[in-house]
Amino acid sequence: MKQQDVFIPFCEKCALETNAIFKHLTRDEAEKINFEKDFRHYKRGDILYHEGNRISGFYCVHNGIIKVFKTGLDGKEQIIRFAKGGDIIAYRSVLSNEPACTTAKVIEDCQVCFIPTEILISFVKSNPAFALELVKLTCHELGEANSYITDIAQKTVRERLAEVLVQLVNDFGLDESKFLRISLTREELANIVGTATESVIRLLSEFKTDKLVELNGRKIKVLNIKGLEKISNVFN
Amino acid sequence: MKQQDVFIPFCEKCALETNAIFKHLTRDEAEKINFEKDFRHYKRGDILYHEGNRISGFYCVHNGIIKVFKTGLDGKEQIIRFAKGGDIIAYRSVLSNEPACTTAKVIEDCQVCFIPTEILISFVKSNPAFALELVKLTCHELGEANSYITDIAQKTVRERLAEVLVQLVNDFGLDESKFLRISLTREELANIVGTATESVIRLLSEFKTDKLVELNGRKIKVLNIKGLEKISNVFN
DNA sequence: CGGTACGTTGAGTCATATCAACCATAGTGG
DNA sequence: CCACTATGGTTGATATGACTCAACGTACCG
Repeated sequence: MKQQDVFIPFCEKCALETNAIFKHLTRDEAEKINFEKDFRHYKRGDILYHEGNRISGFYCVHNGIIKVFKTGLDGKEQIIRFAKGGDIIAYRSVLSNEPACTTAKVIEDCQVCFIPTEILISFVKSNPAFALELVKLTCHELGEANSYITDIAQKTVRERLAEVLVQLVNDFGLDESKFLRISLTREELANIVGTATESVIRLLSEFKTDKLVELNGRKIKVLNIKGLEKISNVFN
Repeated sequence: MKQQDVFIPFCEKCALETNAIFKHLTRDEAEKINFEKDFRHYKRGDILYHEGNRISGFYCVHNGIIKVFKTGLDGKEQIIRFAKGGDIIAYRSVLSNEPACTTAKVIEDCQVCFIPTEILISFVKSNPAFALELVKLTCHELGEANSYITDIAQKTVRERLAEVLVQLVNDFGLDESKFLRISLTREELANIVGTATESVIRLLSEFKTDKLVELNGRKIKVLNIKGLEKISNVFN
C-alpha cells in the first residue's frame, strides 16, 4: 500500500469539498468528528453492515461505490441506492433507532469514515442548522423513494431500465469515451430495475440495436441519452 | 352544523393524546402553534394541496382520512399513504423546501390544523428534542418506503393486495362486525397495490371464494387475517 | 328519468418470468 | 499446465400473470 493511500482526510476538508450535510458544522464539531471517527478501507464484496442488525454508527463515504439493498423473500436483492464519495449511509437506521433495513456491500473499493451514533445525535441537538440540513436530506430522499414507488408500480420494465441508465449517468457520469463510470453485473442492473436478469440482457441488446448504447462486457457506452430519456418517460 | 363540531382542539391536548411528534414541545411552543394555526374542515373529495405546488405550511390531521398520492404519466394515481387523526402531512415538501411531490385528497370528511412553515422550521431550530423526533419520523417513513419498493418490485399483485389489506386492518382496524374501518373504491385499492382495477376485483372475489373476506359493496369484512398474512408473504 | 360513477365479467393479448442449455472467463489446486 | 469449478452472460422456447378492451349491470342523484 502506497503512502498516499493511507492519508486520512480531515473532516473540515470533506465538509467543505464533498459532503454538503456537514457544511454547517462548527470548527469544534468538525474537530470532534475528526477525533472520534474511524477511517476504514473496504474491498469489493465487503459488507459494511447487514440488514436486521443494530448498528452503532453511520458511514461517511470518502470514495468508492457501495450498493445499498434489501433482501426479498427468495433472497433476491432489491437495490435501493448507491453511495459514493460525499454520501452518508446507515444514518436512517441510526436516527430512527431501528435495526438496519438494508445491507451495504462494496461495489468498488472504498474508503469510509465510521462515525458513532452519539456524535450524530449530539450534533442534531447542539447545532440547529445541522439538524435542519439533516431533516432536509431525509425529506429529499423520501421524495425520491415516493417517485420510485410510482415508477415501479406504473412503468414497464423497458421504461424503468432506460430510466435507471439515465439516473446512473446523472449520478456517476461518463468517462472520456462515454463509458458509464460505474460497472454493474446484469444481475445488479436487474435488481435495481426490479426484473429478471434475462430481461435486462434482452432489453440492453435491444437498446444496442437501436443505437442507444454500445456494450462491452460490463462496460456500457451511452450513445444517445436523449433517446433513453424519451423511452423512460420522464420529463424533468 | 352542530356546536360541538366547531370546537377547536387545543394543541397541548393533541400533543399529548394523538400526535406523538409534538410531545416534545414546550408549553410556550404549543401555545404558539395554537395561536398561529388555522383550523379547517374539509369534505370528501376536497384537495388540500396539489402535486407540484409550493405550500406554505403543513397539515396536522385531527380526524377523518386523507389519501396522499402521486400522479403518474397517464394520470393514474399511485397512493403513497393515508393520513388519519394524529398524522401530519406535507411536512416533507415543507422541510426539504421542494414543491409538493404528492396531492392530498380527502377520503373521509376531516378536520385539520394548518400550520405555517416558519413555525415548523423555528421549532426545529429552537427545540432539539423536537428536531430529533422529526428526523426519526422521516427516517421511519423512509424505511417503510424502502420496504414498499422491494414489495412492488418483487411480489405478485395477489401478494401485494393481501398485504395491503393486512396493512389497512393494522392502520384503521375493524369494527364490531369485522368490517374494515376505511372504505375505498376498487380503483383506489388498485392505486395502492399498483395494478388495474379489474385485477383487484378479480382477486378480491378469489379471496371471497377462499373465505378470507366477505364483500358488501365497498365494505370489506375480514374473516381470516392470518390467511391474508400468509398470502402476503410477510413475517413480522 | 337520464346521467354519472362505480363494479363486474369475459375474451384476447402481450410483456415478462421461468426454465434450460450453452458459452466465456477467470481463478484454483493438483 | 490442465482439468475443474464458479460466476456471469447470452439465447431460445415456453408459460402465464396481469393488462386492456369492451360490454353490461348497479346504484345513486339531481
